[in-house]
Amino acid sequence: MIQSTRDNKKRKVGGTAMVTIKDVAKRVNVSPSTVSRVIANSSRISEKTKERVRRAMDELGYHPNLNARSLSNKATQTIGVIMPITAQYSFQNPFFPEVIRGISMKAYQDNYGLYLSTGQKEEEIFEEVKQMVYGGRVDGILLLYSSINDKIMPFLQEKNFPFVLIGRPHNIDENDITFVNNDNVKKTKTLTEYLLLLGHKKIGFISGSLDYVVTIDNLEGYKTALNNANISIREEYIVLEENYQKEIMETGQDAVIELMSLEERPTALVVTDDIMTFGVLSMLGEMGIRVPEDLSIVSSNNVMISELSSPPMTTADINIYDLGYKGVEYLINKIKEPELPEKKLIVPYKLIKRQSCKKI
Amino acid sequence: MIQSTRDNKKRKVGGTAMVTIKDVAKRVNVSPSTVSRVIANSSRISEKTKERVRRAMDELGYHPNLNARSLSNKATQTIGVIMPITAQYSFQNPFFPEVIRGISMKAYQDNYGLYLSTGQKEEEIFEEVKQMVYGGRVDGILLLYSSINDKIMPFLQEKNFPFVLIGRPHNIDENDITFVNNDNVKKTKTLTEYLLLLGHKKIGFISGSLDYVVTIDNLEGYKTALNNANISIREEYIVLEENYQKEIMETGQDAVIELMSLEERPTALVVTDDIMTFGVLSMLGEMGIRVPEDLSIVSSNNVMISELSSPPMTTADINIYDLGYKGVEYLINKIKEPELPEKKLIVPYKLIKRQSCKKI
DNA sequence: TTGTATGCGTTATCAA
DNA sequence: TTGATAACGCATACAA
Repeated sequence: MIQSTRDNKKRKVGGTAMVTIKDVAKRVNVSPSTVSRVIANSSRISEKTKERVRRAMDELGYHPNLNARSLSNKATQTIGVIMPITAQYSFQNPFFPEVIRGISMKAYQDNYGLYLSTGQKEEEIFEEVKQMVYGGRVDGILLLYSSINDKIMPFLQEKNFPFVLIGRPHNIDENDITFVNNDNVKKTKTLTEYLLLLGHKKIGFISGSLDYVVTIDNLEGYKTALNNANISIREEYIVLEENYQKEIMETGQDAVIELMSLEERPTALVVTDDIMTFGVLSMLGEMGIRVPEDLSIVSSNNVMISELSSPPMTTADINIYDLGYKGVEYLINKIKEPELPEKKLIVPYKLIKRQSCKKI
Repeated sequence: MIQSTRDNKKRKVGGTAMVTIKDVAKRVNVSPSTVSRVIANSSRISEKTKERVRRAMDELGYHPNLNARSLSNKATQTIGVIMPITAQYSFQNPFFPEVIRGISMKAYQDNYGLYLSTGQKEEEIFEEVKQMVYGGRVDGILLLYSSINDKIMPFLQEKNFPFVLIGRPHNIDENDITFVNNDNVKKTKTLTEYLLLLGHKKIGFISGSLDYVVTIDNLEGYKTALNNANISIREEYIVLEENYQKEIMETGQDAVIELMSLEERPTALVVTDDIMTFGVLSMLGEMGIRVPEDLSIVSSNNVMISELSSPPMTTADINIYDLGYKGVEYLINKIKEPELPEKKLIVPYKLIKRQSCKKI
């Protein structure tokens, strides 16, 4: 009885008690602190004892308890990754797997673990962030999206907790936060200008919700290009999806219906996401509208399967992987040197010309 | 000097010291243990003091330190999610985002966090698993893949550490582990039989590496269907991609070249992954081979964009989301009741007929 | 170069 | 119903 009670004190895996720093210490007849120093590879421990301790650790199968270490260190060596509110849907967008690929890579290289947000609503996610911060679960936070009225960034800022945004801040001075982003304004401007150059004047714009900063930027790029070309902007040519529930490709499909019902149909489309473009293409196919013969399309992101659309789509490669990789690089820097000034990085994009556009 | 030293003892966020259980205790003039009991909502604390303590927690802004709790509890309320070796590539496959969607959902509902593996090689991932287990980082592990010669499962089994496999075990008695899977043999058998029914006799098979159990099962289903139909199996009709480095759609493309170079071309193809099928379709398009007129194709997974291929592909919906959701459900059960017998769940699939097949 | 003592923030045991 | 105390496993300031 007493026995089993005492047993519960010790952490076990598979019935055998975990070996701690003390066990190792006893075995070599040194103090626990010495063992601790050996683990930290302190320069103030003789090579000889280091050797002895290390052998004992091997023999006993010692592995550090990370919770204990975190408690003492006030550091966890893990990064919190915050997915968008619409993760349930947008996770289907290859954008996120791809950022996470970049994130994983850099995190692994620098020996950081990844802790993922799981909430589905804005409020839920905010609670998770608070838990990560107050609970000491992570050393820093990587935000994978930037939306209007976001409460997370102000919170993190006020708490002075290390974080990096993938995207552009909104309602916050750019100099006050570290972020990694594309120049989406310029990107979409270029894309639109490309269409203009091909002789198109009636150009539609299909995108997601204006709650996302990226949408705001894309729209601005589109408008700027038209303005510069002295083409007046027609509100009916701009279709923005507000419904979070809708799958992203559905958005594309519905937008096409809207645009193609117009009396004066556009001859070209700027679509801000490749998956949306897949939806656009499929709907267009159903309607018997040929791309690029009847309608030209430029897209964005250059997700892996983008080249496989029919016709293969012209799109902007935004280097999603780099966004993630650099995001954690900057975050780790911030974690290690909290006092360093905020930095920003604009990751370049590249126009990938394929076969969804035609001269008019 | 001494001051700043002392300062470092206390965990801080944003310059202000974290409030601990002790601070709350002092404020209400109770002992820390009482506060702890209030947090656990122990029935042996009077409602009155509970109320007082709770108010103090609110006023002071108390949040539990999760590392301390984990240390004391020997539990972390987090699940380790192990991605495949080929994560860098396969992460691009919408399969993984979709399982993770299911995983996130259930984890959130049951208040578990997610800790992601980041390693890129078999050995790296194995090390991560050991760290998660020995380091006490997670309470259980969810394996997202099942491969031949895998060392992780035997390890977890030996350590008697809670884990659930999404997929089917190999070299391990099915009764000895808990897993969630599709009946891939039957699935591919059905798919092949569908082709057979349409009159096809020359049926090719395109898939990934036989290192993965899922490939083994798919291949068996294919062979069984042919055998039952008394059609002899031609080795040259079976194209398996062994190269991990290759993108999955590229695999599809290359396989097409191989198959279409054959003197006697197949009239139908069984492809085991929708993204691969995208590759197949694109290459076929380049070659001027029409689907389904010249060649019929069945696929598998029914990933979100599958309906957007041209032609829309006939595929098997394997309920990826459920795989993830049920996976963590079973895992949490195992964590909570380690002594319960192992369970297995076969998630149903469903044939989604679209337009990539034709009677011959 | 090493040991002692203490603290990190909780939970749990035992006593009151 | 509550409090004192020890313990979880590790790291570090200070002493030796």
